[in-house]
Amino acid sequence: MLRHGAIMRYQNALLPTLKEAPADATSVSHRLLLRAGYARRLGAGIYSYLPLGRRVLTKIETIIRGEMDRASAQEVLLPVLLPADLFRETGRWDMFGDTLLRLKDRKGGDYHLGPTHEEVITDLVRHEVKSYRDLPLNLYQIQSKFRDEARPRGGLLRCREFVMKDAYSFDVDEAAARVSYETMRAAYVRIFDRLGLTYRMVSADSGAMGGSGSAEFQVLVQSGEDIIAACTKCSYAANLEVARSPAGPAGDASGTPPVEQLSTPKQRTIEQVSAFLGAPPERFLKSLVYLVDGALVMAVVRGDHELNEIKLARALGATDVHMASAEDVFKATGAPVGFAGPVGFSGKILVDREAAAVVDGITGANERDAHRQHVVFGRDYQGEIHELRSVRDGDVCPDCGQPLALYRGIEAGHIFLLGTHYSAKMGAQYLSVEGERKTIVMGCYGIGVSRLIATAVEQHHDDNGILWPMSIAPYQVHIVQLGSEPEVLAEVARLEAELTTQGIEILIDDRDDRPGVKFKDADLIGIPLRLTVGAKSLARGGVELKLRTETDPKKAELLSCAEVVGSVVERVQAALRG
RNA sequence: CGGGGCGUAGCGCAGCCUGGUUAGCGCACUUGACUGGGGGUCAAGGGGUCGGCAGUUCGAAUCUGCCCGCCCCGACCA
Repeated sequence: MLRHGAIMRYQNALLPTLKEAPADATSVSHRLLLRAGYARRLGAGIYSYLPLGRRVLTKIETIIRGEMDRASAQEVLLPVLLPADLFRETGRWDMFGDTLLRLKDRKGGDYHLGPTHEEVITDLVRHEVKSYRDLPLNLYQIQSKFRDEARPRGGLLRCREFVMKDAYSFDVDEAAARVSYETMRAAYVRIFDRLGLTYRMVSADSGAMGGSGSAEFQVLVQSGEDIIAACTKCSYAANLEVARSPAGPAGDASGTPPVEQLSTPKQRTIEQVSAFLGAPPERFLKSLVYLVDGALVMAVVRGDHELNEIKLARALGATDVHMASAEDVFKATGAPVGFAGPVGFSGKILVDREAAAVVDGITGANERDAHRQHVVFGRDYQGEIHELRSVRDGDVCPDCGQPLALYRGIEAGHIFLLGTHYSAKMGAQYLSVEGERKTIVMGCYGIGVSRLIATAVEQHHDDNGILWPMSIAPYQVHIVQLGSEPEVLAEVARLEAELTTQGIEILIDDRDDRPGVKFKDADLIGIPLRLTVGAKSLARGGVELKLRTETDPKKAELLSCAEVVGSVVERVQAALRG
């Protein structure tokens, strides 16, 4: 049984379009969502969803609910207003810092608005789950989250209040938890496929969430904040944070002459010294001084490579890693920035695998205006070898050896195997078959629902407006009614009745406005199919159908009144099947 | 949080430097006429605590101080 399709007549709608976007809106999605009347800003990172925006949000939520339910997850709704006790229990009351939106109640008690709900759900489960018979369990909710971001940006891309789907799995052991994780991974693939977005599932840094595994769902857009490396051949894809660089070939340094000092006045950068000496950047040992948890450390990568600070932090088991100041560099090396080198450096040295393989290196002499050549790892300097550099475009895939390509993306989903990080701290246990108390093993799974709206627009737009994928378009068909002749009104009424009976969702522009205005608004709003009904089209024998993806207005297709409903229904259904 | 910028009608802006009629322009809005297939034309209108407070001055959108808000770059981001 088909559900009756939703319908909105423009004359009754709150659908305020703008010719010009507010000057402070800079990202494409922000400008278009404001211009096309989907959202309005109330404060920094705080937005109202207008009717069209609410519909897109609902569409995305419906897809997510369908796939969550199919994966046997159950929907709950946890509170947003949270007493401080739970976050204190896991230490996150302090760890979250200023990002946590805190408030006090009338008695002076500490509260906060929920930024994520691991503690709350774990609290629920530790009270209600007693036995292995109660497991596995997967609970999810779709709800507003609050994070007092230092810098909200990009309109709906990064908000202080935003809609998130968060799911949490509870299992008897690691193996069972991995099954739950895989089930959710598959559900996420189905969700992102159905959303009509181009994305990659990438392995990522599990960061402070703890746990043993994590994958991000990155929607590929030029304006994305994240960089991911994806294989052009196989399925390998990873956030640049963790993308593995290839191991270089081992070199033979037996014929390398002894170290020799060179005068390089005022030549600081690799580029300058490389040009000055006529030596390629690959021969250089780029030596960077870092302050790691208060200690000075030197990191050495090849001159044509970039150091990856996350890899450096991981190699040292450190959390706080940043470049040393110019004064600290001088203190550590005895030379100004630009002349640091590992030879003779007294502090700890970490060397990238490929830098260690350089058989005839050039590096700073730890002396003003001087470099050294014929430097060899192991002979002239020592250090721990690690993988320290970032992957470059064109590097070979660590899995299959084919070239990697770099993309920009927006993180729209993230799944984690949490292990017992929260359940152990909070005492979420169950009684096993053997009657032993055991700690529940968890996973958590997020999707930025409101962020997805902006992400979809970032990926699907042209100069005239939005191009929604059918699955999340606020309506499927935009009927432009031109004129108010009786035969026009009659045809629009017929289309309205027959299309909605077939479950099609339609927006009817019944305003008494000029055609140009209506066409411009239709393009801006971005509904995938447009039907134009006017005296002219009827005189030519029917109704015009134009796809939003077709920018040439002349490419509209004339359909007879008899065939138009069938054709539209077929196209909508085909698009939804993907 | 560091750096930069902005705040004048719903939106986009001018005016400020060099203080002085009733604060102006375009779009949008209201009314009327003409018009009618890619943001029309003409006419007549309505809409402003010039972000706030304090100060200087005979007089402040304009000068000074403090505060608030917003945007961008960076740091941060479960």
